[in-house]
Amino acid sequence: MKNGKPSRKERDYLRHRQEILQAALGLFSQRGFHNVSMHEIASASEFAVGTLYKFFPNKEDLYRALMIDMSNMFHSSLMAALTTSGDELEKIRACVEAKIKVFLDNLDYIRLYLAETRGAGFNVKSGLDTDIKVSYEKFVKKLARVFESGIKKGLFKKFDSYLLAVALNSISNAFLFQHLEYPDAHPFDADLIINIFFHRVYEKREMEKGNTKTV
Amino acid sequence: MKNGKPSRKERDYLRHRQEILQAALGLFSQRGFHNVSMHEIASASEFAVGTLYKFFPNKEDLYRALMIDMSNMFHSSLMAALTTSGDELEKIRACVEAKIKVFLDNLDYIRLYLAETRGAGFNVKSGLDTDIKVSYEKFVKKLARVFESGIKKGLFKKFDSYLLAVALNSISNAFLFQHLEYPDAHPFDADLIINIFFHRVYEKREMEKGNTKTV
DNA sequence: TCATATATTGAATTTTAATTCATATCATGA
DNA sequence: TCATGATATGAATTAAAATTCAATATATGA
Repeated sequence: MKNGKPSRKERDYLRHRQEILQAALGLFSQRGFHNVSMHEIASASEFAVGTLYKFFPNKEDLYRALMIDMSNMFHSSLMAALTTSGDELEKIRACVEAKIKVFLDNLDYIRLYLAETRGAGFNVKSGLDTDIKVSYEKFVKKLARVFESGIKKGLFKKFDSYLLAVALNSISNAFLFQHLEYPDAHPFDADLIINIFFHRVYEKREMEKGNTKTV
Repeated sequence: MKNGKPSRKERDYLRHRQEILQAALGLFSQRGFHNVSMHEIASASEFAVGTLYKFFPNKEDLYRALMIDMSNMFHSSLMAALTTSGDELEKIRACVEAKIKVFLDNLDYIRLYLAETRGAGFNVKSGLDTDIKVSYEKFVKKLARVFESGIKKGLFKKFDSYLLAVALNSISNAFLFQHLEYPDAHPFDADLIINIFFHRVYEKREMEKGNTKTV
């Protein structure tokens, strides 16, 4: 490395590592941690089994590395979106949009990611749940703070801000998962999520519209 | 069996089977299918490994039996709740209440159930996802029909009724899961879920209240 | 070109857990 | 009480994968 640019060797190393992770991702996301063998990962990545062990000390660590990469990618996108300029509703909209985008761009990741964040995360003995859940928690809390400040401004109704964050998250995850399983069945987008979620939670808009009858 | 009452033998058999399933449930729900061995299930249930194989042809089938039991129990509760007399909102409220109750009464089940319905369900090679997801689908569709009829009556806003069902479900699951992980952090109940979800989706109530300022 | 270091290989080993089955125990009723 | 069939047992077997490591190939630079 020599402080500046990485050497060719280093680039190769990193690229190979990445190739292994990509191959593993494809397999894991299709069949899950326990139904994929190191030999399969080896042949999918066009390395020998032994080589995998030069990059990762064992299968769990390989999986963990994969999940942590992904988790970082996801969360930096979402966190960034929450820092968008604009009022609370705009931040939240940006966040939902970012999530949809990053999900659709990384379909393979999603099953695994959802399995680890929404489900029980039984795959890896320890550490992973912790790591990923911690950063997931951070995100939810940041989202909750946005709700909180929206509530203070009288923009949103007074619900527990953390639960609002959980709720919004769960709806968008559910729709995205739905889309993942049955891509053509029920089209959705950020607006739909925002509409279902906010109409009536978003107090200001209520007031602007007054009591227009919509039946 | 002799058509009427089951013999003692049969009762014993069923009881033993149930004991095995209970022991397995405790372990699976804590560590997941792949991190629990038949020997552990054997000693937890106070039988020998060989005996387990008298009751279930193999580990997968044991798990499958467990999950199908649970799934039936859950779904019969929820389906029943949706058949409550009353208008659409009442049916839905009854359903959310039933879900909370059945979840809280079966905490062990939940992790597994959520893992199979919400997550990716990588545990069992085939069959299970199908079975459980099919009955989950049936439930969601029934819930969707309730939304649909509420929409027709002008009781709810015009959103895709299936997605509304998915959304409501995902919120209640998320809150319940939250509760499961951190029991004391954020108390919730059916009312809260209904409120977050319906205020503004539930058009009628809006009209009743008019444009009362709530800020 | 050659010596040395570095990276890759995959057959062999080890580990782990599922499954089997000959043997032992128990319950029933003749 | 004993014979018989039904149940239960757990050591032994088998199967599947993870992991190791001596041997091989490849790259580097003197």
